[in-house]
Amino acid sequence: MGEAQRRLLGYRSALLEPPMAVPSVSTLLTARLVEAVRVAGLDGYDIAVERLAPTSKAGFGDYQSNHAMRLAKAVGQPPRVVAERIKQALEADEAIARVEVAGPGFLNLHLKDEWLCQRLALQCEDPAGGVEDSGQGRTVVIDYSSPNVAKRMHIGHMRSTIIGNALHRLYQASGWTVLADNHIGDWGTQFGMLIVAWRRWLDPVAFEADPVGELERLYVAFREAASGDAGLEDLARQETARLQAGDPDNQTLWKRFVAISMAEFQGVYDRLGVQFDMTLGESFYNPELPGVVESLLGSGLAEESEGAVVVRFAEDAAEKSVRGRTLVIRKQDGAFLYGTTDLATIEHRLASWAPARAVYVTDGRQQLHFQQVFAAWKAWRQARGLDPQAIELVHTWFGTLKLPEGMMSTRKGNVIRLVELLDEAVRRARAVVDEKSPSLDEAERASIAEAVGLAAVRYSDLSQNPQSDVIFDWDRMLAMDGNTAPFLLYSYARCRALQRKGEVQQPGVQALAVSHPLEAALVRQLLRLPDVVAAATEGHRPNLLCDYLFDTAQAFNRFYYEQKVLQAESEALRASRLALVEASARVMGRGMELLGLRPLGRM
RNA sequence: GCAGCCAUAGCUCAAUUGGAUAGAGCAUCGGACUACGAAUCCGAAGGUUAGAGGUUCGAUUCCUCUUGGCUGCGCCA
Repeated sequence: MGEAQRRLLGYRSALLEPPMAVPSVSTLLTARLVEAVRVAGLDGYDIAVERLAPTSKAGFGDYQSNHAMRLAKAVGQPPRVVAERIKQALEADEAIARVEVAGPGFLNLHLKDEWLCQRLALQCEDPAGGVEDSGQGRTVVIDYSSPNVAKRMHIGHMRSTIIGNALHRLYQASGWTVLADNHIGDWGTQFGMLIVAWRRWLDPVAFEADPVGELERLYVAFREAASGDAGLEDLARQETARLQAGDPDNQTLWKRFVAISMAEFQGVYDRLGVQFDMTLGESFYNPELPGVVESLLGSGLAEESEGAVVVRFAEDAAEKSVRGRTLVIRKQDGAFLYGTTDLATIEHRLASWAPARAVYVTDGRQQLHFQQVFAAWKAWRQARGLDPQAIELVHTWFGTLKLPEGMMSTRKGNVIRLVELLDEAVRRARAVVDEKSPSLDEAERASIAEAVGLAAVRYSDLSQNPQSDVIFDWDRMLAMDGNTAPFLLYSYARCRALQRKGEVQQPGVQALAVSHPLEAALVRQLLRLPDVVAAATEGHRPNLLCDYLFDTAQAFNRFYYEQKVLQAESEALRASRLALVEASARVMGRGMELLGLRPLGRM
């Protein structure tokens, strides 16, 4: 079966099966294109039917197809002739006002306003907001945030937390069963150091005031002391070994460190609206690690080398970046590494939940590591006679966040704490709220500032391509003008303000109609939400949704500026424009929620 | 040395993954409020998409090379 037919069947079944209550405009039009190609007698060629997309320019109609140009060579006819044949078969459609063949063979579809308004009403009344549930029946594990115990979260943890959480929300919206796992760093040699430092240098008063801050200070103090005293390192190793052997005193201390740290993390998560389904840190997998190494040794994939156990990748390995490299899974001293843990983690996830996919949201510097782990795991599965494709492993990495002076380092102490960043954001938002909305009472202004400030931080991170590096800059991170979260929030609040002022009891979208080009543009823009969410989810790119929401807010503001809503020229116009306001609010509100921004009725 | 990522307006970034005349924000300049919220809107100016080849109807996007930058590469995570 060719790709075209596969896709064709996919679209057809998608239209017939009940779970997808409201197909998007592009889904409907693509299905109609497939049908038109068939009617025109042009099917049967093994050419993928590309999804119809909005045109790049308003003058080219509403949606365009480039299919004729792809088909031309296979058919052996000029693209414009092919386009004409498809056009004939397409024009009878109830949704389509007219079709134009343009340029080398573009099919430009002009759609009927009435039909689009009907689609928008259906989209808005759909509980899912018209977002197609393409993940229905599938489970995805999303591994994100993953801070280290005994350290306060700094801005280096921000991207994984914010991007990971946006992906979490996007996957849920697309119908996936999502299991969010916070794979915290709660195990390893640093605990021996901390235990030594705790017993020697703990400042109980400082600990009382800021527990995790004191743990951090102890860690730094240890590093400093150890640089002039090799004996300390040995001591730390002994304590780590004791901890791992189950020594009760060390276990108690370790558990305390973990609990204290989790409480601190939770404060940040609560503010950011981040929730995990589970927090299975490195320590959780500890009992499995000897078995992992034994199994890899037994299957011949791992070997001993210089006292350690390593997996070597062949020079002709399928994954180019892994060729000739080695992954150490047990150190000379018998300790395991995080690669070992990652292998055990995949096994555990597969055995427990059988997810179709696992997504790791980390810094791009870990690319090689994950490629090695994934390759090793697949080889290991194969060696055991198991399906190496049982789970789709995806490392969705993001660019490094750097300070202008260079890399951040806990050891050097040049970190900006996440809490500081959030507080500063709220402070700056508060100044703007006080200036713009002095009439609101103190409590409401505080609440608005919290939402606006946090939204600004979040949006500044989400609104660019995740994979580009970021140089940290206060003013940029906390900007409140232009393409920022406050602009989106403001646009949404305007909708709600109109409804308050108009005393609209139950805002609805049934009266939707178009009476002006700006309204036509807004309706079309609002209808794109489902496709954008799908693209942002599959591409792991929340910035696509940010771009879309910014465009949507601009389209709304243009409409708002130009058209009277409450004082419309007639009752019918007032009703249709109020419906358009409600539709805008629903689309913008839903989009913001998918990014983790809390829409405000007033600001 | 090997591998990965990147180079687009003065600055920060987009470009529906190969589509039509490369778009936004900020900054600059010029306009629009006795107000359905100006945290807004309209306009101007700003480009050889690092460079050179190639693939094809069509390239910012794919391939090769060059230049320049970031990152990673056996016992940290």
